[in-house]
Amino acid sequence: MSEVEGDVCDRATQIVAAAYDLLDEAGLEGLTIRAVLLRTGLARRAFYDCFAGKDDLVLAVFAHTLRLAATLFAEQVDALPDPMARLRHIVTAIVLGRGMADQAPSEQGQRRGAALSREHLRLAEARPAALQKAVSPLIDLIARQMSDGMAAGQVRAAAAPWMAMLVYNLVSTTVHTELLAEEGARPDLQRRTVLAGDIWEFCWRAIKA
Amino acid sequence: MSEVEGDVCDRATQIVAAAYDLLDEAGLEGLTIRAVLLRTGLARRAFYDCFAGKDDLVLAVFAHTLRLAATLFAEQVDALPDPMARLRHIVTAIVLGRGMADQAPSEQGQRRGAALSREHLRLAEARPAALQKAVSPLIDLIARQMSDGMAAGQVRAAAAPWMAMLVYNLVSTTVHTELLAEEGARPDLQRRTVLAGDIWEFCWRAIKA
DNA sequence: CAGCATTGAGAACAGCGTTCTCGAAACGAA
DNA sequence: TTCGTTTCGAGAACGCTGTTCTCAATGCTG
Repeated sequence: MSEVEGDVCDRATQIVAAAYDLLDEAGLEGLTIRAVLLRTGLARRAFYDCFAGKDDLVLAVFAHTLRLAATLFAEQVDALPDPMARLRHIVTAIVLGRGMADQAPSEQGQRRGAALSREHLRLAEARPAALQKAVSPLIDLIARQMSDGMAAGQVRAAAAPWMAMLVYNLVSTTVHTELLAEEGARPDLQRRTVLAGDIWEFCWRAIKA
Repeated sequence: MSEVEGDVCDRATQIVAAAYDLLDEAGLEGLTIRAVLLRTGLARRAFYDCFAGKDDLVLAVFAHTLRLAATLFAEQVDALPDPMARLRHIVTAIVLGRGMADQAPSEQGQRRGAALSREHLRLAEARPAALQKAVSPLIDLIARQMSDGMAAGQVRAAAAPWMAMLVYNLVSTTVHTELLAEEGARPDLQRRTVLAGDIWEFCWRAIKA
């Protein structure tokens, strides 16, 4: 253990970071074990010492991304007055690609988000428990606002986690279907803004008291 | 051309049928070119004469399934009195797995539906136009009910195709996420029924006038 | 019948995720 | 120090995928 940097085994972190970048640069097709190893300089074996397989890696990226987004959103909505405004902010932010580590709604973040959305259903089938755990930070945040909204009489009484999942699924899949369907490469902020507005109106009507 | 059955080139149909069955039996993982060829007895080359690649095949299955479902739903809703009841019927039927060629909400149909949902985002990225065309029968049917509903004052004024897509995306992804997350193998009709009810309530509130 | 386009059977290729082998390096004990 | 053991990096290998290519058999046309 004479490495100049690195603790016990932050190779997992290192690998996740590489996967993160690869996803940004080339989407799901660009995320291969070999590419990750090439980028990190690690050996094949090191990877399988840290992760049980590719699914584990994708799950880790999933968890990392959503934990980050949830943390960011949680801070941002603190300033907002009521639960409904907070929900609105979260939904809008997801559509606009906020919540990514790097400031703007980058094309990269969009690619990663799309890739993760694409993996969502597969992982739901292959590793339901792990996926649920990975997504929970954001879902829980949304559910919490739902509950608060119910207490405040803004949101209709219903199962908060259930509605949170509905909203998250709707937003996640719709935004990526819509944005990727347009061959226009770069963000197009205006289009995204009306998209965010429309999606939010749909959700708002669905959940309001 | 001395085949006992078969017209000019219904091999495409034959291949799609085989793919259809494979999807039912083993999900996306079971759908491989080799398996299709084995099942149909066709040669490798015959496949690539009919389809440009695997994407084309999946797209064809997509189109076939949704065209069938749309036709079925269109007949079923004819008897219903108002647009909102028709929309309700369609949404509920999708969740319950009606609209499959074979009567009941079979586990097979669920597998195929899940597989197609999983491919949705990938095809949206890789072949947006073709996917749009494949999904259009069902989306259009929903959109038509939306328009009728607007004319009748039951549905809020908005872009009907847009809301139809939102509803379809929500229903499609949610039902499969939910159903596949539960490791319980067979249908569980009761659970599906409350699922259908909840999803419909969400959609109904989102679109009602 | 001769020539030619079509097509079936399957080998071959490139890529993937995953596993295995093997030799070098690192470490602890005598 | 020296030996034995353990760890681990480098990469070959395996089985699978989608796709392309080769080649000979087949059937149609002149």
